[in-house]
Amino acid sequence: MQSEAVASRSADQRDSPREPRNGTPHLDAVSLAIIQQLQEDGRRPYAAIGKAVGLSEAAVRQRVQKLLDQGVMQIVAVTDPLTVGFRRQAMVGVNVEGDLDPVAEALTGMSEVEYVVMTAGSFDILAEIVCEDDDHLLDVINKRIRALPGVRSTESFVYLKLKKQTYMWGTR
Amino acid sequence: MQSEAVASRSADQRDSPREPRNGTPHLDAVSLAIIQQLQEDGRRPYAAIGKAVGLSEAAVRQRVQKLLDQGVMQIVAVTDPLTVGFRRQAMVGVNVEGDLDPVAEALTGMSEVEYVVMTAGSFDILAEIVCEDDDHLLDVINKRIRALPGVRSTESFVYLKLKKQTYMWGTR
DNA sequence: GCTACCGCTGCGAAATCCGCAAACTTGGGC
DNA sequence: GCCCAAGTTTGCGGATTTCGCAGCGGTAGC
Repeated sequence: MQSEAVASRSADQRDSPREPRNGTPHLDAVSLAIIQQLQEDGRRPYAAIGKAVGLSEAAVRQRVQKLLDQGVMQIVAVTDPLTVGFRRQAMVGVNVEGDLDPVAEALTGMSEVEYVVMTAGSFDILAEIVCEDDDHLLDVINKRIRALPGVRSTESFVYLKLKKQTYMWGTR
Repeated sequence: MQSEAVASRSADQRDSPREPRNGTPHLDAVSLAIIQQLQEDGRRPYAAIGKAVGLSEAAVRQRVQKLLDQGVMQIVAVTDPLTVGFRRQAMVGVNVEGDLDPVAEALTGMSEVEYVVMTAGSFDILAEIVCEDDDHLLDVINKRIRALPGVRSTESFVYLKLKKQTYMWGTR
């Protein structure tokens, strides 16, 4: 669970007819509004959310539970890693020879890798790395990522200062 | 609040002697363990957290409240934007002429910009953009970001597939 | 019309959250 | 060594929230 993308949590509902395998599980305006409420405060009581979106407490509770089960959203604590003792972060752009998937999977399996996305542009994959110090960062990039079969080249961007980090899409 | 980095929320405690302006507000092992619990489930009851970390319910509650007030952590719902109707995302690398700060501030102020970080490497700033469609994305990059004074050049990486997104640092 | 399914509501019981006062710990100052 | 002050933790009672469940209404299929 912890090494999986947010959009694919529960395996049991995977091939249910309601989820068309590639598309959106159809979120109506009310569910969006619920998500928006929880993006402002993940611990807001169901009754308060219900009042805001025009639904009863029990209905909100059921919809939230379904959103969590479907993996559409997670309710979690987020921190600035620099504050929590991880002193080196970097974005790594990766160029791959051949199929991207094995490389992306390998990156996904590394605990220091926080974020993996396949992209169009001069990098094939972008990966965000969170490390404790320079040695650790060097080890991950130089010894583990660049050693992966299929990796043609990498380019690193060491983080100097995090300026913004929000989870507010839908709020505009 | 929504356009501010996670590490600088409450203004009232800003220049308290305990926070040395640039450093970590000293998180001990117990607070780390609490954060870790809430990274697994942001709605976990205080009593359960207390049992896990060896503290009373009330003590956990106070520490969580302090962590939130200090801006060390946030408890929020996170989603895969693609699931919630934002169909185009991109990472934009920016090169700046002169001072980075004004550009970073301008980016921070844009609601479509989700994430801003200053970096060392061939980009000065990395910014993640969340948009509804291609037109919207083009507008943000071409008309708004590239028009900022000081921006020398940009390079875009359109997201094709999000493979991993976790908030589990500390869990290893 | 009937049935099965799905989501919403209302409600009572159980669990959780919250505020507060007392006890405990820590770190000086003298 | 003693004592004070500040910061934490604990325990507890009351308010609030969560939880499970039965009932109701709408909809699709037959």
